[in-house]
Amino acid sequence: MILPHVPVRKSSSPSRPKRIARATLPVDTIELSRFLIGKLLVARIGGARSVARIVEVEAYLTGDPASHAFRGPTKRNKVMFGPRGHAYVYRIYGTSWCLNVTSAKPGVGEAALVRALEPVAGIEAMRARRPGIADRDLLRGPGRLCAALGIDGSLDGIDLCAARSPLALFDDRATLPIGVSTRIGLTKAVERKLRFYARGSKWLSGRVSLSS
DNA sequence: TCACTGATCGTCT
DNA sequence: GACGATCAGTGAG
Repeated sequence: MILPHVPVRKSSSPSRPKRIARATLPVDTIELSRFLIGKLLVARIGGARSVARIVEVEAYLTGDPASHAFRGPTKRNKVMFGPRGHAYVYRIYGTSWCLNVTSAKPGVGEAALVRALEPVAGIEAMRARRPGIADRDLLRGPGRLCAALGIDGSLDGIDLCAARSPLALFDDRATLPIGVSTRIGLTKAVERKLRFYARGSKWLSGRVSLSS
């Protein structure tokens, strides 16, 4: 089946997707959030391999009252204070899991929340995990994408840059036009424009008007 | 497409 | 005991 997707501009010398080395990840959380747009997330979970392109990310910074790290390290958020390039996975509202990519220097609690993905490969496994859900809704929303890829709390703290990691970041040198907006679902710091998304993508979460 | 609401449970105060 | 970086279902426009 052919899936609709955003026009992707490849570089003049396209290459095989390459694992992203930690050294190439921006330390700054806003820079990292922009960097992640267009990158590939490869999940090898439960015997299934799924690949999806990151199209929507939110930044959570130091001194940000909306961030889990605002009040300092706790048992739940300790991964946010570790080295960058790791997965911070937590449960929200008792029903959903959310995936973050940690950023900044060790000791600084910052991260980028992955809010939406575009399916690239292994969509059959995603459909199997979310029977009855329309393809467009499989990866639209932080809780939905975790459910479709099989991400749960057992992956909290794993290294997204390590070889043989069940969840890893890859770069196929695609570049997407990036839009900026306010974040979604918050009750604090709602005015800060820290949501970054692939302009024109059909796979974004939130209201359509937010991404126009 | 948007607004509203209930479900659900781990975390933190 | 209150709250929450969500989701699914429903109804209105």
